[in-house]
Amino acid sequence: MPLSLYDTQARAKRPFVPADPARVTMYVCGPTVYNYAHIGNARPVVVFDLLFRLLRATYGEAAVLYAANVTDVDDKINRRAAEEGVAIDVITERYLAAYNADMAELGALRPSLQPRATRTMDAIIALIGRLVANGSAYAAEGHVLFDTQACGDYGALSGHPMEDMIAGARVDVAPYKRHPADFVLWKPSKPGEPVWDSPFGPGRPGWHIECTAMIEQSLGLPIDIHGGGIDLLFPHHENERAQGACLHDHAQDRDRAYARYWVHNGFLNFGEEKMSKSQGNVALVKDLVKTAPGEALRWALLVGHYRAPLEWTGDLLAQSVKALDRLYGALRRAAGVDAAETGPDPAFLAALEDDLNTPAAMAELFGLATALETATGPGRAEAKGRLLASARLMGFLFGDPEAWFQGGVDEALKTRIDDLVTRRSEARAAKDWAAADQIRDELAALNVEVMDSATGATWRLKERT
RNA sequence: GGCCUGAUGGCGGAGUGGUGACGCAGCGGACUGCAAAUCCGUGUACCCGAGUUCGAUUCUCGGUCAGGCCUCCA
Repeated sequence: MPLSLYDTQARAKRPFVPADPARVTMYVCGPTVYNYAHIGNARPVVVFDLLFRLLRATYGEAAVLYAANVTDVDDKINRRAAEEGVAIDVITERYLAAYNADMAELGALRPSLQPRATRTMDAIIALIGRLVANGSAYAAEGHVLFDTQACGDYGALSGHPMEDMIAGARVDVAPYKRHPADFVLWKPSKPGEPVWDSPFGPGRPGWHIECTAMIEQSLGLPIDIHGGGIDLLFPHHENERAQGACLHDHAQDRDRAYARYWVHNGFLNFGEEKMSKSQGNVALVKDLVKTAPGEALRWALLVGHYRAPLEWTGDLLAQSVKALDRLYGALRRAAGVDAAETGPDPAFLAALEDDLNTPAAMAELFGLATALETATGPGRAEAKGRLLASARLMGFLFGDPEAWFQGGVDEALKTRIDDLVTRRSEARAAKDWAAADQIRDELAALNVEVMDSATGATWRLKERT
C-alpha cells in the first residue's frame, strides 16, 4: 500500500514517490528561538515527526534525511537579548536547548539535521549572488531584492493572484521595489543588530532566503517533502518556491524544482480566547508537561487530522489521557505475555499511509487493544506484538504500563499503598468486607483506585500528572 | 475587498452514493461480596434550500454560519 500525501501545490492527494528511495529528503520550517515553545509550535513538530517515522519504516532509517532548521537571526531574538542585556547567542542557545527538551517530551525524534541560519551564512550570501547574477534579484539602496516577476507564475503555490497582491500591498511599498510583492534577500543591519560582510555591503539576510540556503546546503535541491504550518504558505513558502524556481533556471518541471511535495498542517487554536502572549494565556509545552504526560500531549495533537484546525482545550487533553489509559490498560493486563515479533497491523498502516489519517489509525489501535483483551492462548502474544508495533510506529506506548498508571508516586507512598493493598487482599480472603471496604476508602483518600482480578489486585492513581 | 477551508450523535472525531468508524460520557447485561477494570450489547448524527439519482450525510448549485490567510506567527 503506497503512501499518499496531500500536496498543497497540486491541491490533491498524490501518491508519494521519492526521487531516490535510497535518499528521501524532508525539510520543515523550525522555530525561531527567542522564547519557550507553546503547544501550537509543537503541532508541526509532532505531525512531521510522525511522517518521519513512517518514512523511516518504509524506506529504512538510514535512507531518510529530515532537516528542521533553527532561525537564530531575527528581530525578536535581538530584542530579547537587548532586554536581558546578554549576547544574542546566549538567548538562542538557551531556547534551543529548551526547545529540544520539550520536543523530546512529546516523543519527537531529533531531526537528522538542525541547520542554523548563522552557520549557513556563506551559503546564503553565495545564493543571493547567484540570483543577482542570473537576473532574478536586484540591488537597490543597500538592499538586495528578489524580483517576483523574474520567473513567472509567482503565487501559484498559495493561489494568490498577482493582482490581489498588488491591491493588498497598498501600504508602505518601499519606493525602491520594482514590484510591490518583491521581497528582501539582504538588508543593512541597524545599529546593534548582527552584521555580516557581503558583496552587497554589510548587513543580514532576509528570512526566506535563509530557508532556501539551508535546504540547498543540508539536503540539496530538489527535496522530496517541504513541510510547515499552513500559516507559512504565504508569503514564506511562496517566496521559497520562487527562489528555488529561479535558481533552477528555466528547466521544464519548475514546479518541482524546489520541493516535490508541499505538506501543510492546520493551525492550532485556543478555544474562545485567542492565545496571545500579551494576554498571558500561552500554553507552553514546558508547563503542560507538568499537568499531563508528554505522551498525552502528543495524542491530543494527533487526535484530529493534521490538515484540520485543532481547538486546544483542557478537555482534549483529559480525553487523550483516557484514550491512553485504554491502551496501557490492555498492556498492563498482558504484562506476563511476551510480545511476538510482528510488524504493524496492515489496516493500521493503511490508515497512516492514507495522508496520515491518524484518527482512523487510532481507531485501529483501539481495535488491537480489544483483540489483546479478548485473545487467549498463543493469540495473546501475537496481539500484544501487533499493538506495540503499531502504536510505536506512531510514537506511542514506549512507556512502562505500571509507570503510566502509577507515575508520580514516590517510593514512600508506593510502599504505603502496596501495604494497604496487601492488607485489603487479606481482609477479602477472610471475607471481612467491612475491613476491606474501609481500606479501600483509605486508598481513595490517597487518590488511589484499586482493581481486583482473578490474579490479584492492582491499583492506579485516579488523578495523574 | 481577494484567496481558502470547514459545518457529522451530549463531547471529540473519521468516513462513505445504498448494511450509522473509533474514543469519552450515558444506558442495559455478564463478571465481582460490593466497586473498579474488562467483556457483550445499546444511539432513527450527518447546517438550510434546490438539483442530479432508483437512492445523498456523501455529487452539483445557492444560502446561512464559523474559522484561517492576504502583516518575517508553526
